[in-house]
Amino acid sequence: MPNEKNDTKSMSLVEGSAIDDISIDCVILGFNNGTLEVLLVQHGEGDSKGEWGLPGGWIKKEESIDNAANRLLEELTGLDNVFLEQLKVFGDPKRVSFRRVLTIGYYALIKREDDKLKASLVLTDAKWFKIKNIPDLIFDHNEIINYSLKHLRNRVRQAPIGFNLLPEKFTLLQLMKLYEEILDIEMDKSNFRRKILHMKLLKPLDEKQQDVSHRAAKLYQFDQEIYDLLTQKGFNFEF
Amino acid sequence: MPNEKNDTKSMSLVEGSAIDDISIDCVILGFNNGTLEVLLVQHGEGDSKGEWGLPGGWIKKEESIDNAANRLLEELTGLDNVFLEQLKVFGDPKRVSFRRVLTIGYYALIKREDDKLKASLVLTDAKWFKIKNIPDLIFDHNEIINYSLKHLRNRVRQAPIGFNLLPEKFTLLQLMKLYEEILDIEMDKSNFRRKILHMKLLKPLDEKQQDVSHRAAKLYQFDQEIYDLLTQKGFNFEF
DNA sequence: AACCTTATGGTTAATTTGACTACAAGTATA
DNA sequence: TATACTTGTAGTCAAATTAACCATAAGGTT
Repeated sequence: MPNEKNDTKSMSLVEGSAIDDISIDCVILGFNNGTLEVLLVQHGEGDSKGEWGLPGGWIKKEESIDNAANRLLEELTGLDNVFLEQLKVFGDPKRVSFRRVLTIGYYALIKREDDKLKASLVLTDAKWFKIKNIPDLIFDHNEIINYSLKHLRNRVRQAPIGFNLLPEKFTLLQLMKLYEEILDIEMDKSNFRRKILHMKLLKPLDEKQQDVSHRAAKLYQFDQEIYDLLTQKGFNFEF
Repeated sequence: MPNEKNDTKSMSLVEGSAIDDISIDCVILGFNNGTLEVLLVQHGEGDSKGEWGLPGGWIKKEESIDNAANRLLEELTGLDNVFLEQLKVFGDPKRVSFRRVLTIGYYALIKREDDKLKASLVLTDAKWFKIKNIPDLIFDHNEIINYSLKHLRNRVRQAPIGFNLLPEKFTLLQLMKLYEEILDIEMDKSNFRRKILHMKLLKPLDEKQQDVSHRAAKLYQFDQEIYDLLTQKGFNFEF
């Protein structure tokens, strides 16, 4: 809140911030078949009818913006308890024509194989697009996606959030492939394995992969409790 | 921008996002005498008159939010071309009473010894507060400051932005003390020196400290051009 | 001259990294 | 059944990096 000393006392919307409206847009990311994908929806009204864009919506009177983002995400995907973080506000005056609309960007990391998700998506016209093959979107939505990817690449090195894109139980190679895809680099199987196991962050399970046409790999699980314990002791996730 | 298919067609402010107003608040950080400080101002009107808070203001119709933040910063400090980045939006419904006001948080890193700054500040009632000694502020401004510090601690490890808090010419020990203060850790002089010099990021000058009561240290300068060249070649700043 | 304080340059062992090699455990195919 | 093929898992080794030191230099102060 500004120091109003030098300003008009109690500002109405029009005189004050000169913003017509503020929305929320969410970059929903999933990992499928070794590629990162984003969930887009078709715009329903106005000039841009039929064009693709990020799913989004409006903030209600009594809810926090984080709650609003969570609600919108659940309305579309049927999922709750999802990894969801705010990116920032996008506020170019020309991002929407005729009106001054800001949007708060969020990004979510979700598990593609969730049944609730699948059930929810058949009801809508939402569609997954490969990250490397995204069409021209409405407004500044391409910019928002690009920003979210840049942000993700930083974040994934500093905090164990990649797991949110994988099934509950995963192999080390799946995890590595995820990192390779997000960071757009190649890694060494053996060295990756050594590094991640050395962190003692993953819970090894007594299970193996099923139905693969080669030697089945051991399954691991990310355990938030283990992570919290480690960080309390001063452990710092870094990749 | 939301997909409006399931929503009211053209939303007015009240029916749409239900947000009364949106402001900008800026965490201005400086480094003085080995301690990190933040610049606060006294609130002028209303219930919270006399209480301290972050400097802030409103966005104008035709300017981008980054421009708005820069303008507000210059109005207060007289400085332009300052390191200034958006943090995120703070949007708790109860952060301001009676009205629903969001605020976009920014943080700036500035050089305390700048003459323009000094001249500007004598005209206002702004005051520097040590980071470890900040009073209760209006609204959620303590939260915004805490967030900015957490953010800074991450950012300063990944990008060479610390220099923005130091004079143009500085010694390696000054730089180390800055890192120690920001990250709240102790470092080894010798190892720090080796690491930072090894990056070949700093331009060694033919000058030394003046007026110190001990052996004068060599002065260095951060050179954006060198940095850009290095990053082009794939160099990645990490601390 | 003796004594501070900080600057600067090294040493060394421990740890981490990157590039590889080798072999194990399965499936698929001949 | 034998062989090839694919992926999993373990280990080696040299190079690079880090952490913890030590030593000396270069000024000022007493």
